[in-house]
Amino acid sequence: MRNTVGRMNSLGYDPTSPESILQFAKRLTGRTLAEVVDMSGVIENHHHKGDLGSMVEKFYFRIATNSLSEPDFPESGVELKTTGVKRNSKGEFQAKERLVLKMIDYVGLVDEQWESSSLMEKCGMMLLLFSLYEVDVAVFNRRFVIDPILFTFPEDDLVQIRLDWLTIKDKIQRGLAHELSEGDTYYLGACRKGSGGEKERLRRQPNSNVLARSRAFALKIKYVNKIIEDGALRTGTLGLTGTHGIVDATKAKFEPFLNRTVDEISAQFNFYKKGTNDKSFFHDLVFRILGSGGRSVPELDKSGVEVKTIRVNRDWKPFEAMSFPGFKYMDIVAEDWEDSVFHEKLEQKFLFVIFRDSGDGVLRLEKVGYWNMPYRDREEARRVWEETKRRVQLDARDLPKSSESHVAHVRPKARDSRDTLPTPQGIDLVKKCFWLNREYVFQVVQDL
DNA sequence: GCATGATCATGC
DNA sequence: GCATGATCATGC
Repeated sequence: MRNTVGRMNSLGYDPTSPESILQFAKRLTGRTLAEVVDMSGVIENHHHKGDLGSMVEKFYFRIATNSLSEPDFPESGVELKTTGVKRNSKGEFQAKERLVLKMIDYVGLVDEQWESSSLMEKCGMMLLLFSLYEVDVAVFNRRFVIDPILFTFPEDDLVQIRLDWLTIKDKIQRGLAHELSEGDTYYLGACRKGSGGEKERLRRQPNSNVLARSRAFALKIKYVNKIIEDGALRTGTLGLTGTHGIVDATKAKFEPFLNRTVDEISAQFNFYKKGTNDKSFFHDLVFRILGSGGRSVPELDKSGVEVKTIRVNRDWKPFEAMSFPGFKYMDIVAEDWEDSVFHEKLEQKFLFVIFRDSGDGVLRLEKVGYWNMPYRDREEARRVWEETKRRVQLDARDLPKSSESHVAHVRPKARDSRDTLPTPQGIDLVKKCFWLNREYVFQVVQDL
């Protein structure tokens, strides 16, 4: 470490040095706050989510708590953030939720410039601490299970974050703060903040008399996952630069292949259908177009964009409905909509790639577009999900059909009919998943 | 022709 | 071994 001894405070870190603050934070790894400092007598409000962050600031770093536009360590420009992690099915740590950066001040934001934005002033450099989320465990008893990260945004990510910031600002400027949605943007989202209940205080917004829910700038959960996976973030592969963000970069990748036949594209990449039943061929071919050898592009992973290929006929009518990940009967009855995979997927953005058969049996790449589900349709999907949950409890053999909703239905998704899961009725039934109706996808494709 | 049930190749 | 991203098959 550099010679900063002269500036060390009595606790043993130098508040003017980000590196020193990081080293001091690393002493927390593997421990809980209560194991490191005396937390006896501090039991109030232990269910309050934001509390661990302010407790770490107050009891560990002994800095004054502030929620103003300055970073927590103003002399070094470091903002401290604690966030929850959980283990996924493979046992790896992943973000429990999005990382909230800063409340959005609707009135003040419209006068800000990106270069001097209060968001970047506060969160340009962040010290991230990760604690293992456990229900009913007081936050100061939650363990910091992985090393803290001193995080600054990679250059190419800032290209997109700036565009996201501008998108949010623009919507507010147009008096549409009440219509903000996380699906509007890619890395940086405007997430709902506050109870959401009756107590929630609605906020004034510029250029409209409609009151808006309070929202905060937040990094999408997928983005936080990448930070956890990589320790920091590798740069992407799409080539984001200047004002050329994810939308422009992907558009440029597809441009040379528009109106070309699948066979031509296939030949160009020397990437062919493996057999007559290679059902992921179109999807995998799209990733070749995007410059990936597999099924992953860093920028799309980080923004939670999901690539879906849709084959349509001459009239743009999809050949099939659109499937989503399978669910477990025994899980869904214990789950809330907000925590469900289907809900998570429908909040994300989709990159639809349309292959059209113009009548001669030859498929051509004809249209590409980003889409996220409008609020009212998500509410309808929610209704179908709730109805599914209800009927799984009642009789899992009878689940919502496509005739029961214009948006979604439930149908098998399994290896074969012997690929089953247990139900609350004690019988095993073939695995199923949620599907977006063919007719609904048809509407979406037309409006794209 | 559509809704619904059945199933496949692949990557991790 | 299983989830994923789909497509195939069949009966009405």
